Parts: sequence; structure tokens; C-alpha cells
Amino acid sequence: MYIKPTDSELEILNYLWQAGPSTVRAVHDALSETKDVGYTTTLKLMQIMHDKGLLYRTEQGRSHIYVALLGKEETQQNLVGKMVETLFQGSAAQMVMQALGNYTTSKEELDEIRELLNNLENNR
Amino acid sequence: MYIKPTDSELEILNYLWQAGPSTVRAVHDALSETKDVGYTTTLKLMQIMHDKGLLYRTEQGRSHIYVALLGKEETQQNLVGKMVETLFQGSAAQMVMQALGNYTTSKEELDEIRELLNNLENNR
DNA sequence: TTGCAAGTACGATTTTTTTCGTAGACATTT
DNA sequence: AAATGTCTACGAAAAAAATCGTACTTGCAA
Repeated sequence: MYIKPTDSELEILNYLWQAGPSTVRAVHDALSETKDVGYTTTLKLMQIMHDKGLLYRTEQGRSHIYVALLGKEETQQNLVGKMVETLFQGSAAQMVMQALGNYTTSKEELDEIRELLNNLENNR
Repeated sequence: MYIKPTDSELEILNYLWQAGPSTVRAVHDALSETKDVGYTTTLKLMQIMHDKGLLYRTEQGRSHIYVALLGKEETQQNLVGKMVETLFQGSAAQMVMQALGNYTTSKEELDEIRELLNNLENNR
């Protein structure tokens, strides 16, 4: 069964997805920009994530390099899916409308969504 | 600042949104269908939610009637917004495509979304 | 009127998540 | 060589969430 990452874990995963394989130091420096947290806290979190099988790590001299084992798309899909189920009674369309209604979206993006809609309809 | 309901709290809110003002008994019976949990657990949760200001309650004879103080749409918006920020770098369009791509959506709903897209574009 | 059923209150415990201090290993600098 | 800085490991505490047992009240039925 899929294990839902906690919010803190998600912050770390996000960085790793964006930056690729990284040391605790790099992750921590990035998180510190927006969050007041001690180095050993980030370290411990990443160690726990490693224990849980969320991260893979390899030795690099005195330190470790960590890699996310969960894919970004896979995780997005899981969490969006869970939200559609629990908060929108399984209707993706409702969530979509909620999201689009409350965000500014560029013409290009709107077009892209239109195209996706057409494809969905044709490949039915 | 907005307080994010926990997953358990969300289950309760969901029921209250759907069913309207309800007793602990009613909520508990509904939750028990899909979840193995004791009555006093549900009771305690709802008491805590009341303390937090998530629920309003009124005496009804020997028991209490609870009402959700958070609106459904408001909460959906908050949680979807948070997810767009943390998991999709603020791009609602990306989330929308993720959601549509992985769910079966009826022609009617797709049309409804198209219409929304058009409105968004016109009222820009 | 005795006893059961159905409530609430509330403390205590358990579980999960987050946080951090301290110790030890090893480089690097002075 | 001594001091300093930068790692990891790890235990423990704090904080947040979830769970449940027990006590007490009160309505209702036998």
C-alpha cells in the first residue's frame, strides 16, 4: 500500500525532484530559506525517509547523497487522487473547476487544457 | 490564519456537509461503515473540533447537534490551493491536466469544463 | 423502582511527526 | 599538533493526532 508522505517529507521530496541527487546540506540550505529549522532536524527527517524507503542514499566521502525513490508524477497522481476521492466525491471535473476558477491561468495553458479535453473525448 | 483540518476531521466535515446538522451518533454510524473506530473516539474528535471552532453545536435534549462551521467550497479551495502551491509550483493548469489525465470524465463534464475555459478567457 | 440504553465529559495512553542536543569521526586550517 | 568545522548517528523530548476506557447523567421500559 502506498504511504502518504507528510508535509515535511513533501518539502524534501520537492527539492530533490527539482535539484536531483543532493546532500542533506543542500536540502537543508534550501529549506532554511523559507522555514526556520535546525540542520539536525532535516538530517533526521531524511534518515527516517531513508528508513521508510522514500529515499535512496549512497556514500560520498564523509557525507551522503540522497535520491527520491518516489516519482514526482506518481506522487502528484496519488495525492490528487486522494483529494478527488475525499473532498470531491470522486469527481475530477469538480476539482478541476474549483482549481481553474480560483487561479489565474494563461491563454497558452487554457489552450493546452482544451487540447487535452479534445484528446480525452476522441480516445474514448 | 486558516487551520488545515486533519484527515479525520475532514471525514467528519464531509459527512456534515452532506447530511447537514447531525448528532455524534449519526456521524459515527456513517464513519463506521468504512472505518473501524470506537464511538468515544468520534465523540472526542468532534468535541475537539468544537473547541477549535470547526464545529458549532447546540443542545438537543440529552445530546448535541453539530454543524460544520467551515464551508465546503471554502475548504476545497483552501486545500486545492495548498496542493497547487506545494505540489505543482503554483500552476493550476498542471494540476488540472494531472487530474483529467487520470480520471474518467463524462462528455457532459468535459463540456462543462470547456465552457468554463471560454468564460475565463472572455472575462480576462 | 430497578435496570438497561444512550448520551456526554474527560483523563490517559498510544501513535505519529517534528525537533533538537550531544557525541563521535574525520578533514582542514592555523 | 591543536583547534575548528562539518559530517553522521542516535536518543530523547515536544507537539500533534487519534484512540479508548471509565465515570456519570438521564430517559425509558420492564
